[in-house]
Amino acid sequence: HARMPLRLEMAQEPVYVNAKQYQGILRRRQARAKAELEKKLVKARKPYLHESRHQHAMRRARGTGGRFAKKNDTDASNHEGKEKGTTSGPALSSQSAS
Amino acid sequence: RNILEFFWNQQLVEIYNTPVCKSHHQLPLARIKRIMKSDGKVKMISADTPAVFSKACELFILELTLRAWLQTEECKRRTLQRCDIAMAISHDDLLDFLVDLVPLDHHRNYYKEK
Amino acid sequence: MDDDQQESMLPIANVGRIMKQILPQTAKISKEAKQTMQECSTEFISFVTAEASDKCHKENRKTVNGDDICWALRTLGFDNYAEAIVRYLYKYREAERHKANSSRDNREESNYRVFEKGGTSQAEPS
DNA sequence: TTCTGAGCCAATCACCGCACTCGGT
DNA sequence: ACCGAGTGCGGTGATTGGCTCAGAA
Repeated sequence: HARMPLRLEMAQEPVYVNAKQYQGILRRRQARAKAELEKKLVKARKPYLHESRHQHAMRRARGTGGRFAKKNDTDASNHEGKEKGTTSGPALSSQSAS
Repeated sequence: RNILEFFWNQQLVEIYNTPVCKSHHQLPLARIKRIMKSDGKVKMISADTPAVFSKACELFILELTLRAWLQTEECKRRTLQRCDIAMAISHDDLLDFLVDLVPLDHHRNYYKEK
Repeated sequence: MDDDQQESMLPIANVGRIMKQILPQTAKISKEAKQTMQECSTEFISFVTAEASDKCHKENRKTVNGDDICWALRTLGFDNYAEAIVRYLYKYREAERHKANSSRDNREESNYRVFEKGGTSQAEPS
């Protein structure tokens, strides 16, 4: 029931928070401020996390609809194009119905 | 509300009925430990703590997602969005500790990554 | 210096999978919502850990244990979590005692063990 | 109505779990 | 004695993008 006025970072109007968490929120605030200062951390999200995994995804074989396809070995030598659906996915209707 | 009461009863029963060894950890314990260690004041961590946090975190994600989904339904949408989570946070003082991380942003969102 | 924020958070795929578990299976989740939940769950760990760590420091203890986490959860108002976790802790410790006992027995007996298919199924009703 | 953006697929490799040693209590 | 940090070594699931149409707008 008890609430505490908390000075919000960019507002002059305080927001009232759970009194049980008030001290913890303050503790975490200064902990994050310290971490951000000494680690020079910016809050930007990279488009991808690892260069190697990005390259891997880019060079992978894809079926119809841009999906990743099974590593069907590069059919260079073997004869007979006898497959159920070639490199395409098995079914055409994939996205679920309503 | 009562849907949340049902949720917690469900989780209690599930913990009670889950066979002791058959705990599939949904979250990597090493990562949880790293997050805890990122606080400089934390020195040593007992072996059971990451496992306990794995379960607690799982429950936290489930509950917050469920609360956010109630907002999604209220807006008659089928896709859970960031604003649903922000609304859920503002509606329960248990989630006040997230006020800095997820501002309600009732205003136009000018902060977007690309 | 190149410490990235994302690598010190829970993996987003795991967070997204957990989120899907309570939603109707037709539901969709935006990328922003997954990222936000990733940040929130990571903050949850840090928030509770800080409270538990503070208590340990006041009591001159170096090691944060499961009971400290339960205490911190209660202190911060997460009573539902504390109740669930205390049960989980009990089961966890009981399981670990059994594991320690069986491994000790194995070593002492130094006899042949029968390899059984499947997992260890020594479950006992509560 | 217009048109943005989430689900879908699975192969690599960063990282998780586990066994071990060492040092502290 | 016991218990956790640190290290190294396999094994493995999280990471990842192009296309399509739910569904946000």
